[in-house]
Amino acid sequence: MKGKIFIIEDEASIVQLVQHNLEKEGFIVSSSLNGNEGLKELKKFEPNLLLLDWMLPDLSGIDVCKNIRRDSNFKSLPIIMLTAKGEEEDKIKGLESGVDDYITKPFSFNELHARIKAVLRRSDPKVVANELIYEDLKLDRIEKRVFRSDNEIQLGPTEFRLLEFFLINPKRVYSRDQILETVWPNNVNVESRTIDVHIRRLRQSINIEGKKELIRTVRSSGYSLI
Amino acid sequence: MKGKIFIIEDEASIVQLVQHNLEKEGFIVSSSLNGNEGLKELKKFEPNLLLLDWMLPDLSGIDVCKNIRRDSNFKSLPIIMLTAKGEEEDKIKGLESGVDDYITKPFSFNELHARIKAVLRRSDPKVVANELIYEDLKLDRIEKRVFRSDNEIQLGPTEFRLLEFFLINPKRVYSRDQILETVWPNNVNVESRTIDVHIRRLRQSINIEGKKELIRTVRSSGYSLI
DNA sequence: TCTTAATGTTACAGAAATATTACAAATTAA
DNA sequence: TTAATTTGTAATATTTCTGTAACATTAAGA
Repeated sequence: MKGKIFIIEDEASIVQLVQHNLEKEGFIVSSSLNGNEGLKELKKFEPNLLLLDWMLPDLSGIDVCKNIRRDSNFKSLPIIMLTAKGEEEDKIKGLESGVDDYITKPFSFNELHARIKAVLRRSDPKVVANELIYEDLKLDRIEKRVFRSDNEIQLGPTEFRLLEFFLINPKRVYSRDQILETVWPNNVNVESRTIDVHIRRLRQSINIEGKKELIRTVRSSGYSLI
Repeated sequence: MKGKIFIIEDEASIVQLVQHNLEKEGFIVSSSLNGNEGLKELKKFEPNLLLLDWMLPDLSGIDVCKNIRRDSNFKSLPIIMLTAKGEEEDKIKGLESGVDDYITKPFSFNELHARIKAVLRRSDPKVVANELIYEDLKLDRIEKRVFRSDNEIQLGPTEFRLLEFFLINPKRVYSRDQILETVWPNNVNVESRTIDVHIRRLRQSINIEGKKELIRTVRSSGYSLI
């Protein structure tokens, strides 16, 4: 799935054309013909990108935009604004109010598609920034959450640190001593076998629904993340 | 004007490169090669964002960071930390001491630029927005009112500031120390356990009519708004 | 195959962290 | 000033986590 796109645009012909073409490209698309309703539906739909007409019957594009940026669930939702020729003034206002890109009507679908790809690509890195990812395993250091294939996994503090440690250098094998030194607070004395128990707990937590084992035992050496 | 950016970094070549590119992008940039002086100049300059090297000749990045977060004029200044490869340990500390994002040297300017935009956009609402919204929770900073699903909720001053703080960066986990530093007036000494009690009061107030819990306890780390 | 060392598994008691409650002091409103 | 509200803390209850020991299983060489 390439992503979900929401369209707010009052010209039905444009909506139809764009929606059809985007769906053909593999996007999931939903749309609304006016601002107020659009805002509500959009928040239910949770798109990855919004195509927003600047001249709507009820709300102005700016109002829609501001509303979205105020809502913390959507404040980083990429927005491409659709503007009629000659609305240069508005373009500037648009960019100032947090729009990511704009395109002037009439536009070709190819042009729009290119912009969408660019904006989606640009907006990607911010998602990655604080996340450690390995295969279908994701650990968010800021939110302190762990996911396996998008299912959230509950970990105790030690298991969290342990997994964080493995994720920094996947595939690398660490001895029990190395693990102890890094994962446990300094000056703490714990039995080396204690690590085995925590490894077991971590394994149990992240090996959900029969997914493949992610922690490898290297006999006489230690453990590694696959 | 896109914004003002201050750089504290001791490698002159990096400063020069980044400063030049940022200025070309339309930012106003100023910089310093060491921590102590940097702190002074920064406070005069009043930037919208700080790029902070983690290994400085005089002060550590953590010290600079703490100093900034203690100063009520700058405690919400977004900070992106520049770290050398392999300083993973420090990254963790950095994120815990209130840094917004980090980037590992060497980095491309495009990468940095993307991070800057993301952080600036994320941090934008906290300066401007009168209303902070998260799911069915709404806090009006001007009218000092809080609503859950359109029902007004009465909060004491401390609970109000606490909720406001959480709403600025929902989902992010904050330690008790970070909460204390930001939510309580400077130089006030309160027991760290006191926060638990205020969390309890806040929870009790906003969890109306059996709606779902909105404050998450992250054992050994702190609390977050879901 | 047998032996042995290494690792896996389990259960549990204490420890640590957090939740809850009550109350007195401090602050604010009336 | 009195009454009402808000705050911080300490004491207690509850929950969750940790480390260890005891026993089970596995792998690899003799």
